[in-house]
Amino acid sequence: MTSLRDSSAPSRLSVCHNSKSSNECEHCQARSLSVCAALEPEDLSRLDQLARKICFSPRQTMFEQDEPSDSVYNITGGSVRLYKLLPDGRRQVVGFALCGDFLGLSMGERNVFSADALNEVNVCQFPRQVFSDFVDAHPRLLRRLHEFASHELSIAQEQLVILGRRSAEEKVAAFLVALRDRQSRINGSVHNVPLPMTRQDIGDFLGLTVETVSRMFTRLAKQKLIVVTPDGARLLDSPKLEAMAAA
Amino acid sequence: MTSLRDSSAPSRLSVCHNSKSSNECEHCQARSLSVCAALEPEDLSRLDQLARKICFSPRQTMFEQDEPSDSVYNITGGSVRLYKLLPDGRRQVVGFALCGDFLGLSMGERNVFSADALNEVNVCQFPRQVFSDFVDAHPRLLRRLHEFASHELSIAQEQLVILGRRSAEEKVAAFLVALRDRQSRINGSVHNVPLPMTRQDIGDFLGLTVETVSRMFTRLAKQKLIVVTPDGARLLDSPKLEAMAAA
DNA sequence: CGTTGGGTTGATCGACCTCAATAAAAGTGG
DNA sequence: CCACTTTTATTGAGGTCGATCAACCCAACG
Repeated sequence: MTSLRDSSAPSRLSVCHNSKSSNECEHCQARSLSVCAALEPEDLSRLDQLARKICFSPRQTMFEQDEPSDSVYNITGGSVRLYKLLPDGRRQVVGFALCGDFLGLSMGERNVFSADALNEVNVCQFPRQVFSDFVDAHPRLLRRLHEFASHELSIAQEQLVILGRRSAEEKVAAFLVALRDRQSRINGSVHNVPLPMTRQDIGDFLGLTVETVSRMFTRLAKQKLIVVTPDGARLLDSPKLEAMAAA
Repeated sequence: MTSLRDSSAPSRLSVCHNSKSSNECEHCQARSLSVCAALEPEDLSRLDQLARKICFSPRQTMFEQDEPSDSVYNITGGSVRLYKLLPDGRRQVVGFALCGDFLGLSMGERNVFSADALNEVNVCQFPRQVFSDFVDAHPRLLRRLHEFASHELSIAQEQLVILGRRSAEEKVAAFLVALRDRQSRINGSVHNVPLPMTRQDIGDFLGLTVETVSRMFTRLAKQKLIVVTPDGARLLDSPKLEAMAAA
């Protein structure tokens, strides 16, 4: 089991290029995808003033399980792994957050999982209480958050099916297809799926070991269903992969 | 794989004892546990007028996956299994709904899973659109629904850990402990955990076969951690079981 | 260079599945 | 009430998929 705790990075926040504090939401590629889409321009501008645009570097921890959750985050770029650690060191990755995703849906007192940046991650950070008050004043935003939570719940239940009832090969196929679908919501249709996470991360997400994940990648490659690239995978035969993943 | 589709029961709804249409919410044992708790007496009374109090008999299907979701439900008594079917007949139980639970959190167009009554189940049924309109007029109820959805999401993520990272024995121990905790929220502290679902249901929930579930029950019994009763299990050594289940 | 972290591949092992038999329980009709 | 079927639960024997253990490769980096 890898340690995952980065011994460096005592300072959690590092501003990358926080050029102007003015409303950049207009140019934000995450806007239409994220919770912000529920807001009219004037409210969006108000929300924008509450946001700290910050940036996490690769392998940096955004927050940790069981810590008080002082902030919520709207991801405007990059990928994040979300995971739970067990007392014995076992780890379960509960999901990967991409551009447009919102962290802090539950708005509970404490984080129920930890989050690490996988690559350079840009976020709008909001103090939890400030955001909560803003939500109370904007029922449409609350509705949108509820839709997001419901959607997350569906995703999690799909993942239950994958973890509970599928073979290693099917798990990996389902993982690739699902990630491609999420990517295509952001970038438009893609065949080349970037995989910013390690095999270990994928294994901890799918309930498999690194070795098995690696074997399944090569097995899918031998069947000409994918090509493994240094930073991801190209899906050659989506129909067959989807059939494997079929829910 | 059992068929699960009950050939009988073409009529979905059977009223059990719909005595008075007046507000019985005051005596409802689910009230403080369920979404209703968000409402003031006058609003509660309004909501009550929108409810159809109906009853499902054991093994009756409440609704099916992919069907248009015309209704949402507040469970006031009994237990329900929620599950997804795969094309090849495999089944994943995504959860069990108990007294106080709400079905229809996502309020999407179609059901994302099927639901069967395990025993006699009492519900308040609401037309989806009517309920949705009521929610729009009562942000506090929306907030409560969001809390429920967030809680469900946490439960699902805990289940991901159980499915992904735990042995058969740990899975069954975790299942029993979790069910006891949920029961005790309803009834107060209990050691005798009723199990209205079959071993098959438990297996389909935990990603195990019936045989393995059965073996784990007898193994836990041999370790004097539980006693298997005809309609459930008595937890003899909660601390040890909780240690097994420890997240 | 040596070191370190991530990835792949092979050999072996074991937890859980599969298949099969039996038992117990619950419904069904006479 | 008793035969009869059907469903559910338990137990055993054997097989398999994925875990474990181990070696090796490769790229990044000091």
